[in-house]
Amino acid sequence: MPTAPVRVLEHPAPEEITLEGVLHALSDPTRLRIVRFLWRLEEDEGAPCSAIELEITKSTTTHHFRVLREAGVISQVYRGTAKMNALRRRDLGALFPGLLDAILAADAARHEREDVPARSPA
Amino acid sequence: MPTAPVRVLEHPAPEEITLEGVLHALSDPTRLRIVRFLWRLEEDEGAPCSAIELEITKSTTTHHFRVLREAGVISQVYRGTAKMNALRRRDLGALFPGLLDAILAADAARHEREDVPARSPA
DNA sequence: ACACTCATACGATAAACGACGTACTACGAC
DNA sequence: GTCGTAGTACGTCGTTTATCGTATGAGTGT
Repeated sequence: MPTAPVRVLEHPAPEEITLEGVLHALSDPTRLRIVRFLWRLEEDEGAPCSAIELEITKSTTTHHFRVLREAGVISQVYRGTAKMNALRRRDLGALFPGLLDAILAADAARHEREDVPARSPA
Repeated sequence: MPTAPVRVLEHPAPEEITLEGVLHALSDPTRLRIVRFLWRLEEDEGAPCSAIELEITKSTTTHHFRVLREAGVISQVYRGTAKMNALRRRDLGALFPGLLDAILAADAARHEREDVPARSPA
């Protein structure tokens, strides 16, 4: 077998992760949705790409997951035929403490405002 | 003078500010630098565009300030011949609590790591 | 071997972006 | 008025981006 295809994905080391890169990765609605989904999972738990329903084609989905991985936001490992995706909580937390929490809390608050049209308090 | 040019800039209302828009606006190094500069000023204090030294031309500077304004990150008001820029702390704080702080804290931490090359701890 | 599923690779395309230069407007000072 | 300064508008150029379609590979089950 000539140079067997490496089934290990390239991930940026923590010191290669940039704030701008992370912000850019999260500035796309589709990617923010992916991250929001992964955020709800348990620590170190992962999900295959197909676990998230997106109104885009598979190739575009692959593209977005790749952007997230190359920005250092998620990790991807092959597990059988699927590829498990997980947030890099530990690395991001060490590099940018509170950043992910603030962004996803802001995102959650936004969705509350939008999803619940006009619920008067009590 | 037919239809005098309006010297008031358009700003998005708070409900028009999107998280993605803010993240995208902050995902550019130049714009992040601008925001970092404005962040150090006092509450509601502003600075003209020319107060920040950037290695780009004036037209590009105008472009970046406009992106920040249209994303709802800064406010711009004419004051004589200059245009004062200020962070929209209140609006952003109400919409996305802690977001700006987390981003700028992350940015500050990053700069500390980079600016101090190899200071061994004690 | 075969089919099926999950995901990738490659190529194309249209849109957005960052940077620039030049020409212009608005304001204040002289 | 004239001049300088601060910033805008517009057009351009090259790069990146988001999307797609089609073809392909890697793994699992029959």
